[in-house]
Amino acid sequence: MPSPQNAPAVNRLLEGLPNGNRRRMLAGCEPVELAFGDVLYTTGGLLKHVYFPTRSFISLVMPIGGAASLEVGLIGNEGMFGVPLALGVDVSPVRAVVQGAGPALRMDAARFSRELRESPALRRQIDRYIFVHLSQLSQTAACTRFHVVEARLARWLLMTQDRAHADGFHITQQFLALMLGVRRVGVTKAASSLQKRRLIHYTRGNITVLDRPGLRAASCVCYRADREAYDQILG
Amino acid sequence: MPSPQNAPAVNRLLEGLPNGNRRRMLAGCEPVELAFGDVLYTTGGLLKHVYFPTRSFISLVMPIGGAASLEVGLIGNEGMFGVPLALGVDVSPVRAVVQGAGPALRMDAARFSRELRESPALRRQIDRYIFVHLSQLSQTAACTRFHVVEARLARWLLMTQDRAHADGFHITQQFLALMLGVRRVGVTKAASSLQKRRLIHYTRGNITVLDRPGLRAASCVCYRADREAYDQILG
DNA sequence: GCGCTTGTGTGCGCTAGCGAGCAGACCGGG
DNA sequence: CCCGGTCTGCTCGCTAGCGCACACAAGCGC
Repeated sequence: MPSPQNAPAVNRLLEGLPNGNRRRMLAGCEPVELAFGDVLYTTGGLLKHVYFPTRSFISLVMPIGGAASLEVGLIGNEGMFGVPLALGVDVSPVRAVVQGAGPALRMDAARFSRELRESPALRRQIDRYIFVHLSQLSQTAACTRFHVVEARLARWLLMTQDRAHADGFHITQQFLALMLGVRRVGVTKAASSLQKRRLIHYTRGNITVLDRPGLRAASCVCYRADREAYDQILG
Repeated sequence: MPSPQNAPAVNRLLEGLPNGNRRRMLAGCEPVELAFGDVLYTTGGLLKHVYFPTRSFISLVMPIGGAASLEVGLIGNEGMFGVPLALGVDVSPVRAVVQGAGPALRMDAARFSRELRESPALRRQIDRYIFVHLSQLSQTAACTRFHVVEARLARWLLMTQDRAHADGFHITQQFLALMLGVRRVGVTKAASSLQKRRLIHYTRGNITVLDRPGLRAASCVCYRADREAYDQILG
């Protein structure tokens, strides 16, 4: 669903709460502006806040053996960053990097825990989100193993477009390579193939999706699976 | 930790509970005997029970595109099967297959939900386990992407040995191939290399670990990372 | 306008793992 | 004792992706 540029700046996880709970949560959150490349968490540190992106989006990256890394989650206004806090743990195995600049709502860890204890509706909502996250993580693990770079790239672009609420966004191929866990040249090859087929257009980090249905056809089933998991549980 | 063959048949998740809660849980569970190959859950069905293995162990397998599949979790007496139920969802994206025969404790879904609501200590314990599961899943995703078959096989053998509470266990190479998401020949090559180096011995599905430290050296860092994640959070 | 940084496109030799197919070894049942 | 199923080992040709290195082009600061 390529939301229009002027989609309302809300977080769907919070919107799904009953009125009272939602108001309480919104009141407890502080609006912040996230800049591209901001690192919200690095492994080894402590989680101090949860973030509910509204128009920004955040990438969860698993570092492994020095240079290599792999994206294991992408969080837009359909989700939240800080799942471990909901599980009573204040660390995380993954880095959190702002992938798309924009506003988000943030709540400090202690308050979030309190709200969670006091609001069964919130707890329920977050639990379901954790389930979806778990499903998508399993899907990503298998996808990364079995699908070719081009299909995975197409999937990534679709996921990002959903979260960017726009047809275009900024991301260099070098960065994409880190997300997909491949070499930059691999991305170049896949991207130029998609461009030749008029599915996308890009120059120096500015990517535009031209043909969304075509891109879906070029992507692996995993994109669809992710969407379905979300819609089924939180839709 | 290669537990001795005569390790007590308990589930560590339940053992970690305060006395009252533990007794309540044990009373609510029914002892069952799991047979090798039993399928406790197939995608599309409903989760009717949670299982706490005591001497058995269960493999979580993500099916993808027909024939291919990939193991995304291995559950022994350190964990439980049925995490989605703890998150208020009664389906799962993965198949659950009994990998090691033996006893387990099982509780029906409704009762488990009730216990979870009524016992904060249980909730806390399960939440932490979910976090560990999440961490290990992220680790597995990256491991599967970056590490060679031989190292991944070594890791798998170590993880299985931990859960089998014995040096030897039964698993054919064909089955291993499905777990690791590679061809059978790939497993044959890796396994015979490990055997040549006197780290393991196997014939017709009976695998014995001969040199555990050597196997650790041959495995990727992921084995260690998993252990540490568990010990830190639930140890 | 010049030079530097950043992003993209190549090419080359190499390896891990793929698909398919075959052969022998082992084992249990009739 | 043989037959058939199961498990393991190996081959062949092939491809996706790797590491490395180099070329060029577009934008930016000065």
